[in-house]
Amino acid sequence: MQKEYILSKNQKIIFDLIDKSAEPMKAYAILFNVQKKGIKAPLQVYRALDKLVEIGKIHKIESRNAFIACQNSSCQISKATAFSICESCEKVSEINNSKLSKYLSNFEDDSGMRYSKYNLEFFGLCKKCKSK
Amino acid sequence: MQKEYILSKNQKIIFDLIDKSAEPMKAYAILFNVQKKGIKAPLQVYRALDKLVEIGKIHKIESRNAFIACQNSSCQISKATAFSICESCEKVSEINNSKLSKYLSNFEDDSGMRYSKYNLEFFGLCKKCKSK
DNA sequence: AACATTATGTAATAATATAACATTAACAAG
DNA sequence: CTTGTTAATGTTATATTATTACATAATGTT
Ligand SMILES: [Zn+2]
Ligand SMILES: [Zn+2]
Ligand SMILES: [Zn+2]
Ligand SMILES: [Zn+2]
Repeated sequence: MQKEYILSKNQKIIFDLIDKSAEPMKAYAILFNVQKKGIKAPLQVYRALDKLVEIGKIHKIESRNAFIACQNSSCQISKATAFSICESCEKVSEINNSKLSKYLSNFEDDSGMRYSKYNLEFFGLCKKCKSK
Repeated sequence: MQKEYILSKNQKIIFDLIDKSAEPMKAYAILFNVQKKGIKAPLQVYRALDKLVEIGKIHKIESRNAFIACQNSSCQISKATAFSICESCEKVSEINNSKLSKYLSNFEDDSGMRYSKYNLEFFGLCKKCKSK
């Protein structure tokens, strides 16, 4: 389970916006949306985003430079993330598959490196887009 | 095996630079390095990078906005990539593990989406940094 | 030669992210 | 309740990453 964490004012404003959004949101789209609430500068957005990522409430989709709310209440605080991304409509979903996460969390290669964290992004066409 | 592909002048200059580099290179570091060879503008770099990524000679490390040469001659042309990244010294290696790539290439979740491509980035401490 | 495709050159600008510094809020210890 | 500490905020400026738009040249095909 995710640890409860009391969000600050800016963090809450920005989390609520991302959480309500159907798609991943970009930092400057967020900024534009929250300007009426008094958040005026990029840095205010990025600071809240950093914190929200750190505590696992949101994740960054690296290939898109965009952020989505964690859709997975049992997510290991941003340490192990997997997403499916439709290359046509850009729909993104967080993958919650215990076999996959177990497999990746236990993965070891021959480098002797032990991994404390991973991020996986799958690309393809979603059902809707495939049938077009 | 990777299909042979004749690189253009700019593509070759930029590929050679990345290929010789021990670490992933960022676009503007590349630009700085190739200015003496007549490549003056960011766009010239980005165009070459795009093509090199497309044909699988290099890969983008999304979490770092940086590029490395493919270290894996049997790599499925950028469709299936996995990397290990040391969070201390930033050393990056391409993982070449057939079990892993088979597992991920065949992965299906319950969304009905079939994936044509993936990118996986593992994070941790490399041997050297762990022993410090 | 005519056409299509790919690559290049150049300037301007857009989009993403951080540095530096000053101030304020929240919280715990004494 | 006040002192010290940490986390969060506000603000300006700037750094970094990436693309648009348009013109030209090289390459490959029929
Ligand atoms: Zn999650
Ligand atoms: Zn789709
Ligand atoms: Zn490769
Ligand atoms: Zn290291």
